Amino acid sequence: MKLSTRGEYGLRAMFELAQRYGQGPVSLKSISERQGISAPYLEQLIASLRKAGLVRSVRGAQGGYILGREPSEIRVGDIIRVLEGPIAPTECVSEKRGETCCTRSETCVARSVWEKVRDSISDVLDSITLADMCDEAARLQSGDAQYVCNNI
Amino acid sequence: MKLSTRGEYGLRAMFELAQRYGQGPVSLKSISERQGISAPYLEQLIASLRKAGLVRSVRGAQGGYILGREPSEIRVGDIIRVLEGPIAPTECVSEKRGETCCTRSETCVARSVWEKVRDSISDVLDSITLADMCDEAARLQSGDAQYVCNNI
DNA sequence: CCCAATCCCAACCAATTTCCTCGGAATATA
DNA sequence: TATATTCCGAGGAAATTGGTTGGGATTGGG
Repeated sequence: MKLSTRGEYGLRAMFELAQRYGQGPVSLKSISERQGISAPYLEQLIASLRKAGLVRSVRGAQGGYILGREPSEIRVGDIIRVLEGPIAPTECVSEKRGETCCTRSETCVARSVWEKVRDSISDVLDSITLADMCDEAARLQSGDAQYVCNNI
Repeated sequence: MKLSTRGEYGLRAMFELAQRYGQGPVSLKSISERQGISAPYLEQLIASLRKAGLVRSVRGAQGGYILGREPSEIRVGDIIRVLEGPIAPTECVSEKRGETCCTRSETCVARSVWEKVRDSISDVLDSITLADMCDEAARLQSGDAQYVCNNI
């Protein structure tokens, strides 16, 4: 029931880009240093995100990466789906599928459990954008610890 | 973001035991045949469930397995935690921990995302018992397809 | 009382996935 | 041109997954 480091690192990297959005390209090196992630490994993750359009790249000296669209238009779920594949606790309820994988399919009660789990995960991930995360970070940094986040 | 087959098979096996609850011990062989799961592999899973008290065993001929308590007293979350470990999308928000794993800990915004995911998964899994699953199976088998489950 | 059915246990193993590393080519800036 | 950077593909060690194998312990039935 765990994410791999792909999703974990990927979200942190995207959050980093969101926080510096509008300040020009951010180099891989600076992301990897600030987030403590191996640069060559992170490079692979960002390559996936770039192919999916969530990130744009600027090559050459002073180059780097920029979010593909506004932080408010990038949901955590978008990032996770790119890096971890379709959200699904089991194969038989994968978000992406045409094949009904298991023969029990329609009458399988376990399956309906996994559907509920899948939907609850999707709901959470799709309700949070990078902009939301930046807002929360700003609040935390301003020392406003009592503030309870209720925008979700 | 996937469960291993341990959780998947384990829930199906426990559901099988729930459906035959009160009819004496159910042999490993019959569970594995009805659910299409390798018997020796399933044996390992049931061993874990037995050590956790979710299942009782009866040795010898005509022996088998019986639920450790009433189906209504066994939540899906109980089963998944035994077979898959504590529910957590990432290590840093594991249900079981005293060690704060990552140094960013308190101010990490990504972490609060994972906490929300963890809680939503737990809520779903802990709101469904084996008895609920049996009820739903009964409805499905009675052909009452229009019925919409709203007990969760 | 023996035998077959059944659970119990520990070790082993192949395939896959994870989490990287390495080396170099392409591209842009100063 | 020298340097900073992204882009790309290959390789690889370690862990995990999803089992298998073989044998021992326990019990009901003939």
